Amino acid sequence: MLHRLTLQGRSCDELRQLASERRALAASKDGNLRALLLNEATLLEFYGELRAWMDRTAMPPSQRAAQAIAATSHRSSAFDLSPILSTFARRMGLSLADQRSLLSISQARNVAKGEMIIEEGGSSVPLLLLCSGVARATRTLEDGSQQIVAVCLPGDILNPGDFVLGRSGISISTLSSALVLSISAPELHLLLQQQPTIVRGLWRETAWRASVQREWLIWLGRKPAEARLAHFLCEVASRSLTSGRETDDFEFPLTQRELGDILGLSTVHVNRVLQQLRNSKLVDLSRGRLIVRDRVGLYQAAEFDPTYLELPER
Amino acid sequence: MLHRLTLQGRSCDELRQLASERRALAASKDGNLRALLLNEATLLEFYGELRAWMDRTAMPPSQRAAQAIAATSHRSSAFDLSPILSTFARRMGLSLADQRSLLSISQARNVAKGEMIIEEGGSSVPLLLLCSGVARATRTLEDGSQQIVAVCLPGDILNPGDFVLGRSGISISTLSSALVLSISAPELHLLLQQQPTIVRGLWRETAWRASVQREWLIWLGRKPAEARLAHFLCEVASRSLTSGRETDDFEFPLTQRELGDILGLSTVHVNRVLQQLRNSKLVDLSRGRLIVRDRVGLYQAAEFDPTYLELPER
DNA sequence: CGGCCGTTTGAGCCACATCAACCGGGGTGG
DNA sequence: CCACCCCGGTTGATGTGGCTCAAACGGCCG
Repeated sequence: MLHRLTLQGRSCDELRQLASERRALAASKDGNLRALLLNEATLLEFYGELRAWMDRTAMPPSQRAAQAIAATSHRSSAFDLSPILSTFARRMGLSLADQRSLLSISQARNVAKGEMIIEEGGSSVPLLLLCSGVARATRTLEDGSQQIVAVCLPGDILNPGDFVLGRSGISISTLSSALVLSISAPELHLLLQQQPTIVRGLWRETAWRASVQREWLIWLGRKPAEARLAHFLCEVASRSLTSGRETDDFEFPLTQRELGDILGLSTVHVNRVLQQLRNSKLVDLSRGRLIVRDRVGLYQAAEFDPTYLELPER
Repeated sequence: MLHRLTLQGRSCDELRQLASERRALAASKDGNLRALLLNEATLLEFYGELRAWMDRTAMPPSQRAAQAIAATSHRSSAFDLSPILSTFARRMGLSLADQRSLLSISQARNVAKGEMIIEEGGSSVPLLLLCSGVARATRTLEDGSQQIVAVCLPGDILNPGDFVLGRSGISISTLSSALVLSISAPELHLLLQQQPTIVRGLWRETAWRASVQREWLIWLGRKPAEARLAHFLCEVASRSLTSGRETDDFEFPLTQRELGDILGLSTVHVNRVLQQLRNSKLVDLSRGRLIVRDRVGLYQAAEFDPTYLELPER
């Protein structure tokens, strides 16, 4: 009943128009049909965004990303390009031309919640950019316990160091449905030869990630459970803010088990500490939403200083 | 009674000759005089090394490093260039020309044991290469406790990410007397513009460091004290091996307090765990030496897999 | 010789783990 | 439509790894 849309050749406005039609239609339905319609709408919006951005930066629109999206069509997640672009510009310090080149050779791919994106130990892995959704990098130990070593938000590069190391030391999987852009290693290699300035951007992103990891190391080694959790929440809230929204209310699809795997704690203990934070009116965390009630108090409890997340302008 | 030597313009062999004369002389003395003579000898040897290496790679010898060394003259530590060169070639994948350029603009500096090299929060920090000795990167928390987030061995870059981030997020100090080469940020900036291939080498080193940190994260989060300690010792032993020597007997100038600050444990507990490892005949650690008695057993106790330390050839 | 630093040992305690049970909601199959 | 289940969250009881406090020991240096 839903015929496949042709995306190519449509103008940005046309695409937005189509998207809002889908949304309107969705409002009158429910269940799976509604979900499908909404998904199509977000895809259309994504393509519209991409198109608009490429027009803005005066480039003949690349069909690659669009094609890939048309192919994987159903099941996508809410989306816009701004987190990725903001990372390109602010954190990696890339020129518009470099941003454009990266996007133009990237393939888009929808990933379902809980799906594995790359396996530990793989070699010649593509560079992966997270457009929407949340992902984690995990190591599983022999006894079955897990440690999450990174949480990626929209705009983050999932594996910034893998390309130079020539392998991935860790598995990455999604915590929500997500849209991922991927650039194959050979193609990236070529691009970096043509535009060597991009190398420095990737280096910067790798270093940024390392400095985030360093903070994790510090609280894992030296802080008690409550401060650990508070610090992690501060980090997530702070990173979410800089990548867009302005509220103190975030989507936060982590279970308590996953929080435990981040903080090196048991699920039970995470639960108790979470209640302490709730009771002291610092944060509220339930049903996949994180609400910061007292930002200053939370920062204090965590000894959180956000400067490590910021980069000086170049 | 010891006149200052002129170093410039001497050939490599001449320098080595002078060094061995000093050593011979030292044998007949003792106390401070002997120490001074030995120090001069090691400096002469260093300069000879540098000279030899530059001759080998067909470059007009840069006077910079040599001058700096002559200036700081007294108090140096045993030294050779091979660890740094091995890192340049193997871990960073630099061409001979790139290696030469880096060395030629670096300033050498002797650092005493326990001395601070860079303070947390500084900006525009130089790139620092550790030639000899051991160093650590530390964060001190408000309550006075410390967490060591990295241990650097000869050949390591102390702060691979700082240059792109434009600041140092951490303080670095020595654990033994050390020889450090430093390259100021502006000069490095210039060099990277002329020889952009070096950027990728630094990116690689940054990524390598991040993957070491990741392992720390994993044992801090999920492993009990004994496995943590074992894993750390494995890492150090493994890294020491690849950067030169062939024995299972290493210089290891860490106190139990410092081990605790690495592993997130108290001194007392480090002591007890260390005894467990001793009793099970895996390692022996005393008086600044680490002796691996049963490498295989130690690897098993730690679930240690050294692949994360190695890099595939390019 | 005394003082200092690093190591060692013991006693008691607490943060956090483990085990086990129950709750509540959303999805599924009959 | 209900019954069921499964998963995530919550709660309690109990165990323990690692901490803290305190004191003694041994080597090194002035």
